[in-house]
Amino acid sequence: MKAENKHSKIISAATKVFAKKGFFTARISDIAKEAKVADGTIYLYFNNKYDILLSVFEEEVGKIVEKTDKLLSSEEDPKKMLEIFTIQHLMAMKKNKNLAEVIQIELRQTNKVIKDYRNNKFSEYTGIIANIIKKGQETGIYKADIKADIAKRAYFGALDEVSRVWNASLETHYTVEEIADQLLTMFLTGILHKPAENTP
Amino acid sequence: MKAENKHSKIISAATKVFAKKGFFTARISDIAKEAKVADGTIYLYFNNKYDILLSVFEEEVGKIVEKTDKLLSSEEDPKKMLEIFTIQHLMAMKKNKNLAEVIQIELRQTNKVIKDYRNNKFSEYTGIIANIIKKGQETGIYKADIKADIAKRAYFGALDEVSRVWNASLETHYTVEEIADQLLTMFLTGILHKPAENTP
Amino acid sequence: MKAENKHSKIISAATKVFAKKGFFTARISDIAKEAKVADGTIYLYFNNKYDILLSVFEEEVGKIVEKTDKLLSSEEDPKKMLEIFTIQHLMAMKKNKNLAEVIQIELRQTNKVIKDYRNNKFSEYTGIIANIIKKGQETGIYKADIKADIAKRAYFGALDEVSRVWNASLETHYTVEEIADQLLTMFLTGILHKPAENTP
Amino acid sequence: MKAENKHSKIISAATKVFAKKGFFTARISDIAKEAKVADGTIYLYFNNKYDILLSVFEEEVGKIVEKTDKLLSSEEDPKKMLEIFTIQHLMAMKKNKNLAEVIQIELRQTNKVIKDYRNNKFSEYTGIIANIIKKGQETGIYKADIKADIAKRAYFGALDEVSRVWNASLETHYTVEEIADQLLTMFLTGILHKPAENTP
DNA sequence: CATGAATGAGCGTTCATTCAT
DNA sequence: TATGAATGAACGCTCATTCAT
Repeated sequence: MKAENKHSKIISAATKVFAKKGFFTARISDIAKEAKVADGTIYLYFNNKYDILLSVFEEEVGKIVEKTDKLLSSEEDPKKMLEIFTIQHLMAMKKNKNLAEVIQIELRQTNKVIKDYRNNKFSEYTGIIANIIKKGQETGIYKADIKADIAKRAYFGALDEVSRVWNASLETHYTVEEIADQLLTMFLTGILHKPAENTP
Repeated sequence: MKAENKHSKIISAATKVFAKKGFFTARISDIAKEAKVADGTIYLYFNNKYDILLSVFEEEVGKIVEKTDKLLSSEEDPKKMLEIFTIQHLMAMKKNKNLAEVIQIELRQTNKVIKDYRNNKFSEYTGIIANIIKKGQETGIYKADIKADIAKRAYFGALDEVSRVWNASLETHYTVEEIADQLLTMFLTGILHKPAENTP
Repeated sequence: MKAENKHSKIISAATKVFAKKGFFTARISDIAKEAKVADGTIYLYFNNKYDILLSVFEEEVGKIVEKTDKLLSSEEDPKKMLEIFTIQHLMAMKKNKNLAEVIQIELRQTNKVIKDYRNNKFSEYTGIIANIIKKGQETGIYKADIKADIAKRAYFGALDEVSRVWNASLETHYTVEEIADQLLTMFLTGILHKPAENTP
Repeated sequence: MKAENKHSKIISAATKVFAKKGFFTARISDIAKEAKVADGTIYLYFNNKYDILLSVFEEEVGKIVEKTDKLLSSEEDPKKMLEIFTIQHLMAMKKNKNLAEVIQIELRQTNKVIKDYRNNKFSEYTGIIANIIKKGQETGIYKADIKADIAKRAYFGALDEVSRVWNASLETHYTVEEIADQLLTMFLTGILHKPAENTP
């Protein structure tokens, strides 16, 4: 994780600072201090404060997208794929808690500044969920009447909110595997005890 | 929606402004202008900017909690209860899109300031989900191995993220009923086509 | 000291508040609360905040001037007159410590607003000292080469600065009589042990 | 008087502005404009507005204390020492009229904020007078029954009040030497024509 | 006369950004 | 490239003053 060049040093410093203080409360000087560069140096690599946030977001989410894509490339079973996605997401968020925070911030708070999110890494990321679902519907193992675009949001929202606890004051006592198991159980088979009997 | 007294006039103005611009970008003068009062008047009713946000959050979520509790009081079936909760939530968010935004902001961004969220309206609200699940587990219709505290977060996250679309640039073309149906299907019976056969 | 009418109730409240917090730090609402009237009521009796200060100053100093004049009217000996003035001043300041403060404030801080002090109560007051000195010079008991206008300032300054201690954090342990004795000794005979030998 | 670095440029600008308008009426932007720096620059050198006042006070009084100490170090005669102190004080106040004002303000108005004045430059300064008096009492030329702590206040008060005239609207027509002579005459030998005969 | 809710001008302070070195 | 001192626009908040009741 040790950054060799200034750009990535600033990115990881910003990730840390944004996560800790939030985008608006974070000061450029905080990031500079964390990255051990001068305030002015930051402006040699980024246009402005918001550009840093966007870069953090795109680059870090980009890495996750890349890694997730790679992990999924060798898997064909949509059920297994969702499992891989889930575990990979939770582990990434647990490993880089700061990033989990930045995603929260970027997604909710600052999308008021940049409105168009169609062509970004985040869309790519949730798109992976949608693709898994569609694939499952094509192979017939997922219900055909599930709307992939709603389901991708619902599942990402569930994952994201569950991840939020790691950064809250009270630490969760569940392991990644336990949480993944719970989420997959709910999402795949539902919480009903005998689901088959409920939709006669 | 027309507020008769200054306090509620400011609350609804703030809800609107916070939703539109976000907490940090919103200026007190924006809220004052929206509420058609002088800047100083706001400080006759609230201690500071953050107090306004907190009040918006607590009061509005409080109303929803109250309404939800009332709606659920006459229902005993945990499945129906979840349905009521879902529809009520989505309708509330659709009706007051600004509030949906403020919840997002408050929950993700500003909880860095106020850490302790155990005794607030939001906890009450997600607690309702947990209670529904526990009740269902007691009556045997919900799976006993589902952890209510994970499930409440997961389901709230799903609802919340799905609601977010109403305020994003691209409008959703689904009705409340369609979305509720999708979410309930997923959460109750899962997305697997024949879920019972998948856990032999 | 109990004020029967609003005007004097406000005056004494203002004296108290100005003394405690200083003119600029004092709020109109502080004075109103102390006087047990509404904020707006103050403006029925005074034009503005500064007018209150000026009124406090003029009225209270006026009272002292009046009292001092009366006390001095039955005395012809310039030495005794200075003694009377000294004791009277110290007693007034000790009795109404708030007023001592207000004089300090008014004299040093706010004379930047109202420049002309020739026709005010304070001039009258220090004028009394000048008159005592002149009278003493006419009767030959005070040195003829003392400039009355310098001496009046010097003596008032000495009195005033010595009075300041009553309001400072550390309380003085001297009585009015002790201090008066010290000041009169210094001012009348000097601090030199054998003063006569020093001006041969 | 031209300051080479920002810190001292701001100090002298602040001294000027505080003297002219008073601490509370002075705006940071006034000081900045006077010092020909941006408003924000001031906060690179001082914590807040009050810190500027305190710095002005401590630094400038510190200089005077230092200079006075030096001047007195080569003198043994308590009478000459008081003369040196007096002339030095009056000249310093005449030279830097602004400082005289700031001392007035700091001493009377703002000591409501900082209560403890025991360990500051001002105490050091009046302490010099006390020491001169004590020395004179030891050598027997000053009256033994004079209380040094009262006398130091009285004499400082006299000096200070006399200095105030230079900044008032009406200019004094006395020279430093004349005023010093008057004060020393009064304080050393008293105003009584034949003081020895008055205390038989 | 009395009230106190409402007003809005004013200011201390912060901090993203710039630029001379 | 890198620095960090300097900038100045921006804003939350205060409080003297007003005025409808």
